[in-house]
Amino acid sequence: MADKTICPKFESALNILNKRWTGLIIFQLLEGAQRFSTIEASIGISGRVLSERLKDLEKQGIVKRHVYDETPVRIEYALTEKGKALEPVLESIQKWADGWMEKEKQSFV
Amino acid sequence: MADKTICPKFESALNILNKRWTGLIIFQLLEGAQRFSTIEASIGISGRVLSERLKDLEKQGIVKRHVYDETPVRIEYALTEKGKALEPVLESIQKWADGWMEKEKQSFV
DNA sequence: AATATTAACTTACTTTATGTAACTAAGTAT
DNA sequence: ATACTTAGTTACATAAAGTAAGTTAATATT
Repeated sequence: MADKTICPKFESALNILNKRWTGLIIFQLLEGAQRFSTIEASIGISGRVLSERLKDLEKQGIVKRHVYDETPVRIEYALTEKGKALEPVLESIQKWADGWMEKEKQSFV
Repeated sequence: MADKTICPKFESALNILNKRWTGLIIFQLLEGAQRFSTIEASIGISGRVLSERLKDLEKQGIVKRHVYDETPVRIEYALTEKGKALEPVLESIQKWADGWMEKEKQSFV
């Protein structure tokens, strides 16, 4: 219901980062490959949604899933090149946050 | 339930951009002040949520609301300095999208 | 005078997304 | 045979977003 003149690639990109938790997941993985439970604990996401997000990100070619047949099984998630290419985006967010976010805790109600 | 070592400002910033529609609203306003119905139509957001988002963004000091007492009343929403400072963020997303998003329509199911 | 128009919302209700907690599967170790 | 560990999945509850109709205020039209 709109004659959007917005670049569809841009919109798609926003639709990825838009989703809750996606930014933090990628931020974590920028430090290197990590396993499910580590990501889960470090950003406080629920397993249900993390599972969902990782599948989405894999489908988008942003994350790659590696299975190590140890015992118990070890599975690591790592950024692809496409995923690593998001680092400047997160950096620019960090820069903005440093410059403009106050320290007072606001809860965005 | 996590010992997050993540910068709280960064997290707060992500929590803003994380929310559905926020990125597109700011993108629209980067072109200049716009009224409610214009934003609504241009990005395809529902009035209910747009109203909610604009209030949030105003509370965050990212958007300013200007009332022009014409008839019918004209109200314009414009970015503050803090809001305009998000331009590099959106630019970096655009850059990533140009370099890495395929044209095939994927629906992120 | 009564009705209609317009912008900017709001309200009530439905659908979708996320949170919570318990459960499953595979591969050992006890 | 039972227990332990990781990586999930399932069923159910709550929160967020979508939809469509209604509200308010200031005219403009009939």
